[in-house]
Amino acid sequence: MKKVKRTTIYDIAAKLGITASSVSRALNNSNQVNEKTRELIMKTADELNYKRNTLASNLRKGQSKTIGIVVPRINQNFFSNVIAGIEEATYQKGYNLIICQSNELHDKEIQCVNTLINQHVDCIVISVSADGNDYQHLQNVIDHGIQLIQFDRVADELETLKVINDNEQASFEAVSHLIEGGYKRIGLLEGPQNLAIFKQRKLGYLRAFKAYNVPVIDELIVENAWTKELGAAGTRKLLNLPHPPDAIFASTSDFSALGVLEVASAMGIKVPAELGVLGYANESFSEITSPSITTIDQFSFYMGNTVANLFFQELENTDTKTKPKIISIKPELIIRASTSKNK
Amino acid sequence: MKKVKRTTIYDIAAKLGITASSVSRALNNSNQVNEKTRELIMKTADELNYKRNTLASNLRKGQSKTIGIVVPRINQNFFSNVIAGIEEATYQKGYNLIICQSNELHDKEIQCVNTLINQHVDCIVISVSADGNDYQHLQNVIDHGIQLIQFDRVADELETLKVINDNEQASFEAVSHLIEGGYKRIGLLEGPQNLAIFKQRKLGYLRAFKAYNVPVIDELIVENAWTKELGAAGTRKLLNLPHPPDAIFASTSDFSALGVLEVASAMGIKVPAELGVLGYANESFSEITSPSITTIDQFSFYMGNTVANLFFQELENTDTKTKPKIISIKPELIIRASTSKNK
DNA sequence: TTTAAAATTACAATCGATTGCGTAAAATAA
DNA sequence: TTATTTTACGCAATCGATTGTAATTTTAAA
Repeated sequence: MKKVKRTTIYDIAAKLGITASSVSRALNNSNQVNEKTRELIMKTADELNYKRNTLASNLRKGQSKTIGIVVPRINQNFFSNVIAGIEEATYQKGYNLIICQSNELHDKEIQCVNTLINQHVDCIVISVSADGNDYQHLQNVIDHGIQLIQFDRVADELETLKVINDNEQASFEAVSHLIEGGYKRIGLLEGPQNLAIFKQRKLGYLRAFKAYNVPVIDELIVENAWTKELGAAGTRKLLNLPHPPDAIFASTSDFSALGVLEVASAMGIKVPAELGVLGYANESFSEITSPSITTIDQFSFYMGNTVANLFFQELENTDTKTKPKIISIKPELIIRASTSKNK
Repeated sequence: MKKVKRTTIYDIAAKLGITASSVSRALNNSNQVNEKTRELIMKTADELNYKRNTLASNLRKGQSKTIGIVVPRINQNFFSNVIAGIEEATYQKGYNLIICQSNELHDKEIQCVNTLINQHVDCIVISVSADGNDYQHLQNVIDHGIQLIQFDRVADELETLKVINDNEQASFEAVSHLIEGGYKRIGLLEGPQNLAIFKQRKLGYLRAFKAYNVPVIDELIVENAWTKELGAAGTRKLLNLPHPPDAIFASTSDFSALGVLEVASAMGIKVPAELGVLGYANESFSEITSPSITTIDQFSFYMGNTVANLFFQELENTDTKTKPKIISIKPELIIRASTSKNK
């Protein structure tokens, strides 16, 4: 690739016999420059195919108009939707997105965050990885005066802006739906309890039992079943119990619920008649499985939007000290075939 | 958010009573600095929580170690996988990704590209939007000395690096599979023909007919059926013909194929016995529909990897003029239940 | 011990855009 | 016409890191 000399404001200035400051002012719509000169500058800039060097501009201005995003996986439906939501809201305000993925690895997450600090981003939006529970790198973000917004998977102990789902309530409603539907022995496939979201979902599950005065059966709770394979394994274990469950809440994801369906099908157990199945996240496939899976929609795109708006809101907020704001989005139970016992 | 003064190399230099140049060199592992001073500098940098200002560094060096990506939609499986593939390969070399989405709109695509040029990215990776066929903005990228790599949906007329799928061959093999499976009247749901990928898929379809000496029946070809809804509509039209097809190749996507399945189911037509169905892209849901959908895998993650490697390869290539290189990835036919007529 | 060579470090310019301050020129008021 | 206010533009410093060149110190050779 050959090196190309790009036109700068000096080139424009030289061509017109004026100073770069005037060019800069014209380009920034300052009213300190004569209308005629401005037009001339604009025309010349266009002729010379001038493009502002954002690096230089940002360096001088001490801001980058860039938002950094760190997610466990870019190519996971939930996250890519959140990103799309952020993108929609920030693009029109002239912000750029730098996206990193942590691959669920704590070390890579730290690396990502550091890179973003180096880049002088104006804000870092993060959903922490499952691995690790040391948050020094996030504290560091704050110390560098960079706005930090956590979403979905958040480190509770850090006082930052947060956008979360009300997992507890969603889980409560989901399990209530199962109980009201006539299911008696409801199993739970739970996720890593070091992540608050999974802890909350379990709490919702427990609260539903209490609300309906149904005793909790500990042997129906399976730890760490957050992939399709682990979900399937957990299901096999549950269904082979002397007293197997008549419903399973795959609280980790629809993928896990898919594992439940497959095992049930392999064992000749009918869903939803003999076994109710409930997932989480409303993945696109959940409505086309047979039977379709009752699940919980997290409004991921809207969540991204909310994150972006929160950032802009705080930007205008000139208070010396911003108090940590937490926005909770209420997920929605999507009732489908997999939990319709009585049909 | 309070303004924070970040430590610079000058702060480190001042504290140690040396010059910023030495600090810079130490930080960049230059061998022009004494081992003891280096250690001292490193220690102090750490103590002061120093983070390099990438903006300043890049401005000075005239490169940004950043790659810009423009895709129609971030939250589409294929694209987010390609991005993940690019990310994997570039991250370890210290590159950052700036991601934009064009939303399939030509104007927004132009805006995105211009933003990336402003950002002085080292490379722009793009899959063009369906809308529009003017590529001045891409020519502009080249004129600015920025490496341009097109993937999947490419503007043929522009001589750039390209990473594409061999759509024609994949399509040929897919249709051959149908013919060999005993299907006689194979319908085609085609995409917008201004995109080369869809044109190629149609060519593959036609070539298969020629290869097996089967006459092409024009009325079985439906234009512009590239969403689930349009696919369903096209299917309805096809199945209501006096002589309906006994197989449908949804060449645009699995979503379209899903539309086919639904219409067939609604009309009581059995898949695959009475109607073979073939999709494209190997979306995650395609293996869990009933019946599961025979489709074509595009190796999207690998494609992203390839794009990244191509970039690095060209980076080392010091030839004055790089010739346009085209890498074609051979997609793979994934045979599933929806095309097994004889079972 | 002297001198040449090598290793360190300092100095200063540079990347491109922005902006406070000062001044010349133009517009307005007296 | 002169005084005063606006308006428009120039000058020069600045953002933080990098790097060619010069100066200094250290090391090695004579």
